[in-house]
Amino acid sequence: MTTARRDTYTPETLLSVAVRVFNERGYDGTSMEHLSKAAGISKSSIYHHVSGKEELLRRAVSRALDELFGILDEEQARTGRAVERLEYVVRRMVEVLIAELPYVTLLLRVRGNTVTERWALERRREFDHRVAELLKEAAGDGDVRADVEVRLATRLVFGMINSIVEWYRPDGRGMGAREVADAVVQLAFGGLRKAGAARG
Amino acid sequence: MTTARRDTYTPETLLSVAVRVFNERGYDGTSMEHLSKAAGISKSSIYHHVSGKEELLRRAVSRALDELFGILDEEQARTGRAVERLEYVVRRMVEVLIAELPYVTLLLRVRGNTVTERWALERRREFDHRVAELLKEAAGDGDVRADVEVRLATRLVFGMINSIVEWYRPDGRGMGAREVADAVVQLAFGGLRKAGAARG
DNA sequence: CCTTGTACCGACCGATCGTTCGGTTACTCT
DNA sequence: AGAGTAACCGAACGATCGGTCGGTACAAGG
Repeated sequence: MTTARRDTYTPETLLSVAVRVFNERGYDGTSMEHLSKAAGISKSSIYHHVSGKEELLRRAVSRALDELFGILDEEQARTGRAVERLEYVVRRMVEVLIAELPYVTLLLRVRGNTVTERWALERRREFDHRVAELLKEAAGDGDVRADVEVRLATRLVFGMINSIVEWYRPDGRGMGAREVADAVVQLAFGGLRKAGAARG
Repeated sequence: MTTARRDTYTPETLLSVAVRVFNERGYDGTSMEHLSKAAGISKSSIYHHVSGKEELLRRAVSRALDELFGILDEEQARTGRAVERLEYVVRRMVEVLIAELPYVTLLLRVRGNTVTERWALERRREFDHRVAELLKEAAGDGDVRADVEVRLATRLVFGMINSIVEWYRPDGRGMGAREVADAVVQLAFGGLRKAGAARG
């Protein structure tokens, strides 16, 4: 609920303020009054730039979804051995999560109360499904363990990746996207236990 | 927003209805009117059983937190090699998450808008810290990989575990807590990649 | 029969919700 | 100079918010 000032607003610059507040207070917990205070303009002025609260949400989750689906179109996500493509997608997901942190954060928190939220949930499921197919293919190649169900493994790896939005903060001297992506790939593919000490 | 009926309500039975609705619509997105419809009694009658909306939240997150902290007091979480205690705690966390699914779900979605929510966040951080110490100890024993920071690894494993509330549904013929716990332990400690195919 | 207490209710409270409306200011284009 | 427009504002809209109030129905206990 800090107060910001800009020369003049565009829908995009207003969106960046709104998304920050949405993430701090939750979408439902944020009133247009909160947004106007944070943006430094009056409540009614917000309607000069966007049609309403829900448009802000729609723009935000669209941006996040576009970036995520974009990963699947990249060269290294489309060619090569499935397990390598999967590793690439996991790494890129982490990078996109961090590059578009507030937008992806908002996307991952939608509950489904409005049409916009339900649409976002559906597109998320579609993305998850695409990645699950990649893992399934890698399992078919014999490159990933067969003793954990593909669907379950996908969900758990997604859980690991998506949790980044709950703690990552880009404050200067912290770690970068690359380091986090390395850690996620090493943990997701290699596990916690020291290499060579297999059991269970 | 289905309509339920009970003989008469106690704070506890009312809580179970409220928590269900909170999880469906989000805490902020749930009005007392929503709760009254779901409980099948009038809005004012709710105040006969509890002091208000926030008490329902407080009761719910307290229950979840008590169960989680209870894990750390159990015999197998206190004695033995650190890596074994850690594995036990991870397994029990999954079991508690599933046994108390709606309550833990609500706990994990708290944002910090009210005093109750901030208190819940603080206790969560304390629990996370206790588990992080366990992982640190296991790293000191040389039982877990040293190439991923302890703090980061803790967060990622928590992310994997906590994500269960986003997809697990206890519908009859699905998998049980035991199976999910097995999968989490295998993935968290052993990773996706087939044993013996180490790299990176 | 009468009191007491539990479980509940409809009507209502002031506050706040997302949104609309009728302006005003200031800059650009001709 | 005058017209047009982008950016903004305060005041107010009906709806809904969490919560309060004075009451009723009813069962139990004496």
